[in-house]
Amino acid sequence: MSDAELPPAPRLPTRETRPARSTRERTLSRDAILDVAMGIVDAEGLDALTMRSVAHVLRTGQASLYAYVTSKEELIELLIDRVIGEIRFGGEPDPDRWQDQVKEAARQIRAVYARHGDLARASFARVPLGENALRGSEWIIGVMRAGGLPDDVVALGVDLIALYANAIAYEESIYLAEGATPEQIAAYAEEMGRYFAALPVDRFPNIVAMAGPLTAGEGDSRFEFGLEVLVRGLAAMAAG
Amino acid sequence: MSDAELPPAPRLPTRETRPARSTRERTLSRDAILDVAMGIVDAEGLDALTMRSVAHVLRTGQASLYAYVTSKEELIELLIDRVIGEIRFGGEPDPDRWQDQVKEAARQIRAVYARHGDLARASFARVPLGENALRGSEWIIGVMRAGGLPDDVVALGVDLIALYANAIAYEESIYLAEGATPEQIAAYAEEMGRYFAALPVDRFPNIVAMAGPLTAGEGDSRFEFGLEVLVRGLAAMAAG
DNA sequence: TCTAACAAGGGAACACTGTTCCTGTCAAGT
DNA sequence: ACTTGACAGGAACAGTGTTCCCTTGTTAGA
Repeated sequence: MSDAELPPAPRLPTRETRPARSTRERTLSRDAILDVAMGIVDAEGLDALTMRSVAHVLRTGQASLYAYVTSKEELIELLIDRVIGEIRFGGEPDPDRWQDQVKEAARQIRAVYARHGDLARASFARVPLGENALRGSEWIIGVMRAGGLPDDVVALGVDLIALYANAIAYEESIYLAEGATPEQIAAYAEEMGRYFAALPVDRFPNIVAMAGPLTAGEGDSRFEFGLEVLVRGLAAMAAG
Repeated sequence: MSDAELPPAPRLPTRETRPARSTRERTLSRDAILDVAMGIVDAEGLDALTMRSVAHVLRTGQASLYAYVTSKEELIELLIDRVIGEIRFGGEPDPDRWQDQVKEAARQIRAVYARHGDLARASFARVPLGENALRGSEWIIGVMRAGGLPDDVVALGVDLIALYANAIAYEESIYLAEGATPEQIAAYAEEMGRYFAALPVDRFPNIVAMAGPLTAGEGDSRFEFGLEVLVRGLAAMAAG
């Protein structure tokens, strides 16, 4: 679409709807829809989230959902902010521990997405501007500033950390959410290792030599490594 | 899908198909399909890439495409490897310049995706194991090893750099590929700045204070900042 | 009390997707 | 000259998000 405009203004949604028809018992609401949608994503993944599947669980037709949610796009955005809202950011910013606190925030982002299927892959495409996302940014920025990082480093740094946590969550969600057990993932890594080792040595000498290390680290250590790199890099940037 | 297995073995595809029917002029082939598909992605974006749209340009039916490509999934993978193949990696690894060389590789990845609509968003979900991707990995690993980084740092580092370049390319492709002009993006950033500045100061003191820096940097400087952070962080990891 | 207005609910249809079935067709091999 | 077999592609299938528009329960007004 070439006439697509960038989103006009970030709204904090407040639309309220009263139940009208129902002889009680049947109360459709935005929250009910979100609950069901979240359940579907958790249990079956993002691909299973269709307007039909949501409507079916609520024993209604798809059309009814559009009274509470303007599009599937909006529904997903609401889900994302809800998930971000689950994050519990630590206490007061501590100038001596900004590195640990930043890491902890990133860990929380990763963890919270890990609990919700492959929702992370949807979050990646959207700039999270919901209430909860703002709260999170506010906290991380506070931590970095308290740590004495210059404002321009903080501005780009918070963006970078968020990008990293999201990207990792996205990548990991691809395998995890669609039925791949940890065993399968380990087996896949092993197979990759053998594949690398078996490549033609003359063309891929380094990959062959590194077949081991390349397929060694599992998820956690990989994530922590990147975190450490980022934090050390940010510290170096602050130093000049 | 819970019975979905991880991809079995990474194949370097070599299926060859000879033209049979044609009275010349009408020669369907895998390459012709890829050319057309690439053209569609470049011009109209990934969403416009449909088996129907490809078939239409080739003046044929969708079904015919499946003789050369087993699925749309495979078609996209082939496109991605083709794009990665456009990257020209620099010359010999230079021990004194590994940081610059790694940066340059990342820049190339970003640049090449920027030339091809929002294809980056598809690449993100897949582990690129095509011939060309391997060549790229081989080169970057060589550079890092020549630079004296320990093997475990190299292994995770190359992964991290690739993740970063891909993630940035993905993010940027979202806006760029769907008709948003640089002016619109700048306008959007400005609007964001005003939005941040107008937030309630008591709840978001840091965001309000940082409204300027947060929405300041445009694409290039943002990308370069992250690159610098990563490279410095990797250097620090190597130091211990 | 009866009625009119309203708004939520939802069935059905629309336009689209990726994929497969199955028949027609043409070029080469015998 | 005739069979063979791979390519081509129309049509159909099972999905998707979204919209149209009629039904129906509730409420306000006469």
